[in-house]
Amino acid sequence: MVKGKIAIRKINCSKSRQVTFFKRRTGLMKKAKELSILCDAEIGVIIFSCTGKLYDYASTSMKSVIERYNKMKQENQQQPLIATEIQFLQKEAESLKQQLKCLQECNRRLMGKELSKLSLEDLKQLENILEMGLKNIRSRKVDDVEQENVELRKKLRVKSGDYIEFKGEFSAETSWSKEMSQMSAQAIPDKDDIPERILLQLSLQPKPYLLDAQKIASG
Amino acid sequence: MVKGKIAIRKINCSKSRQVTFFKRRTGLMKKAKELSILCDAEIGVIIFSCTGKLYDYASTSMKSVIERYNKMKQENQQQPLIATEIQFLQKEAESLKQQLKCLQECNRRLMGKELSKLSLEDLKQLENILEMGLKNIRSRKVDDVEQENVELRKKLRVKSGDYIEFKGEFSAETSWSKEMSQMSAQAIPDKDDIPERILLQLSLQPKPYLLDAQKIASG
DNA sequence: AACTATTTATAAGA
DNA sequence: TTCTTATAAATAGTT
Repeated sequence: MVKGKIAIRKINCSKSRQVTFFKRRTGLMKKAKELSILCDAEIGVIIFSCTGKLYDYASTSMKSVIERYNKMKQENQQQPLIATEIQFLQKEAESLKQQLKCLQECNRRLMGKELSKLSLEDLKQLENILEMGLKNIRSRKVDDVEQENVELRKKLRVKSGDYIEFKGEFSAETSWSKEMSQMSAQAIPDKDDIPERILLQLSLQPKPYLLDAQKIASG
Repeated sequence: MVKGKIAIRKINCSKSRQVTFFKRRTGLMKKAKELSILCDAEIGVIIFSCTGKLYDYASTSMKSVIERYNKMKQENQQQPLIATEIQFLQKEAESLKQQLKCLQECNRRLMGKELSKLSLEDLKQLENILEMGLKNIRSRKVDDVEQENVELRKKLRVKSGDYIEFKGEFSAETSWSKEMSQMSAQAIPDKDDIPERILLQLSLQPKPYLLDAQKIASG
């Protein structure tokens, strides 16, 4: 064979394979770079030598190139997609954020805010929902008070038919209602530095309420 | 400049950029293939043209190349606890799900459901919130009706002082309130086949309401 | 898409 | 790896 030309097949001599690898790898990277500049293309080149060493070039960043590649491949496959774990999770997060946004909107409307886009019919529906809800809540409140009365009567050893009147004021401060408003108003966060605290406060420890039953019982 | 030599900078002429892109892309792919064969290397090349079209070559498969690349990059980062993209996204999704759960809980409570964990004080707060909300909604309803009256008076060429009485029933069917209930009740989904539809219906096109103003005007 | 004058890449040797 | 040199290969500008 004439000097300067070789057949394209694996070079057996390890030494010259190594030399050729260096020369051609360098050349390939150079060509890639030139092409990206000349033609304004986004290019990524990944090379693993036969010994496993990694060499790479990316005109932008490899992350960007690979993400763009995966995205495009996904689009071309109209099918259910061989989504990578990352793509799947990204879509999931996107979806969850949208759902959050919806729920926040619902929530604000349930609290009588952000009504401007609602038609009169919608307002009427909303009013009905709230009225029904209020009914439930009031009924629960009455149940609670009655149950409390039962407990108190027990403590006071009062016969069950007797009537006791309440005059106390309930404490107006609950962290729950405040948090709820914030929850509905806040922007959907990109980072995950929020929820546990709020979840805790929303999940509501049972608090002592009304009067202190012990005190009543003891005096 | 002598024929055959160009400066490595973006080719302005779109036509020659396109031609050069074709030639050099072909050349680059050929070089990549030759290198992989000669030196037994695993190679992947990804090229996006400036028009966004994808061209790629992989000596094995792009999936294999990218996976090997990611694996190696991960190993090289000695910091084992720097969250990978996947871990980050998993945490994000987890967080968003928790937030969704919270909001759903809020939502159900605002609709007078799932009250069992609430104390009497909480119930009172909730009642206040709903009453305030109802006030807003009713006030908006009145505004809407008054605005409608103004519009209708214009159509009828009635003097602005005159009074017109409404007797029509509003349609009781709105998809919005139904969807809202479903939204709050449904389990948090793992897949992403839900939100766009619901978002759309929650985002509410303004609907014609009350009576048809045209009809009134024309007869 | 094909041609051709040149530049560029690179195989072999050092 | 790096340099040198002969040669092959790539390609810019043109047809």
